[in-house]
Amino acid sequence: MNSSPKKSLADKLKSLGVKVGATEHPRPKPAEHTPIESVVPGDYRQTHYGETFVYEQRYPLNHLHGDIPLLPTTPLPDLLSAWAKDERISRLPIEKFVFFDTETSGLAGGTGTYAFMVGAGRFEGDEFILAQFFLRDPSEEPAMLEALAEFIAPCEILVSYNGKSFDAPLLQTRYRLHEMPIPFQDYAHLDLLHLARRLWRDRLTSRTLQSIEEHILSVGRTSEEVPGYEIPYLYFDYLRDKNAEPMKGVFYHNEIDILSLAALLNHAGTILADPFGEGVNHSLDVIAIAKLFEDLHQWDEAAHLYEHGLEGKLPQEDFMRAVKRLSILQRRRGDIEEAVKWWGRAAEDGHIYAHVELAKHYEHRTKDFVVAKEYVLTALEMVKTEDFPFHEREHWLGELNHRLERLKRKNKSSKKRN
DNA sequence: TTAACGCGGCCGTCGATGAG
DNA sequence: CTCATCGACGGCCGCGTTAA
Repeated sequence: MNSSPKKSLADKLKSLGVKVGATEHPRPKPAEHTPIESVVPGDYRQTHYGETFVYEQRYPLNHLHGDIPLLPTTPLPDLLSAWAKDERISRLPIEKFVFFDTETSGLAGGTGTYAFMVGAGRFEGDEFILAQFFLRDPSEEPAMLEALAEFIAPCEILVSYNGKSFDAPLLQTRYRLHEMPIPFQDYAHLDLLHLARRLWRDRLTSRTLQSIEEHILSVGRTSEEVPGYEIPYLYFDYLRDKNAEPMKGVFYHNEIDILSLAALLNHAGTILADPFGEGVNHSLDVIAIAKLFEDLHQWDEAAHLYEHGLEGKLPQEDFMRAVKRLSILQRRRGDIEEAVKWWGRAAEDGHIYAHVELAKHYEHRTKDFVVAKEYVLTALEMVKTEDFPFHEREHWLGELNHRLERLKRKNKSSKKRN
């Protein structure tokens, strides 16, 4: 064999592909001190509490986020402010809205959690200004809070995603802790999470902001994206070794969240302002909007929307739920004929409540006791089948038998009279 | 005339669910 | 010991109708 007797042990190992010696290993990194300004092109802002880091970006008003422009194309409808219970939402111009989102040291509430980054966006002139405030060190918190207060000062309306239960209370706690005035104290607060739930609860399996982006706004996040649950750890790592490099992904995550808030408000405003229009592509969305009108006592509009939605394609379960709501709505509106029509449709489908409603109708309104009894008997048949849910059966049996007894009496006495 | 009944509005409760 | 909000649901109450 050719193996040379002169080769050192290290050489032999090397030729076998084994790495030997300290110099072959990646150097254990000493603190790199990559500062934040070499990661994102931000600058520093002076406050009464010292300086704070802020990264400001400006977008033109026609900037598209996914499919949707940032600037609302239509005025926000009264329906939206009625739902959010604050007139300012449909009255004030878009410049009065501030879209905000925090990145925090964790999800747990209480005083232990703080925001190390706050992103805020607002319209000014022909631009959308996005400002991202960042704590190079937790001691800069008062300075950041003051800079944030200054940024949102021209506004009167907060727009957030779950900010009512998370971001706003958290920031409030931090302002109080530093004995600073709370800058959004008497602002209106439009929390788009709850609107998204109402609009897409049945169409999407998840209503996280990311899911809304993907399925409603057609926004794709790039490889820069970091998952939300990693964010606190990334920040703790930064605090330990002062390498800001991983913060780039956090800035990106926060930026997309803010842009999505603006785009989502625009989209929601558009479909609520014109629910019959082309912007509404899914019958499930029409039904959801109908429900919104119904809850806000706009019954005529709600009825038209239910009918419009029921014309389209719907999963059977959602179709029947909408039929139930529409039939009860029509009864409330006094359109008994329409109500009876939809109860008939639901009764065909074996829904007990529809049989009960029809029995009520024929007993009390048209006095047709024979027909009423028919519906009660049919319903009793269905309830008595063995695959009928046990707890429901008991409830309906009581109700139906009660009706049946009364109808028997009424039948007798009306026969006597004849 | 009255007692019983059915209806519908209202309110409290419960379980889910997003936020990092 | 998060918390705002929603839909579904059940109980309660006041009103109008009707059988006796």
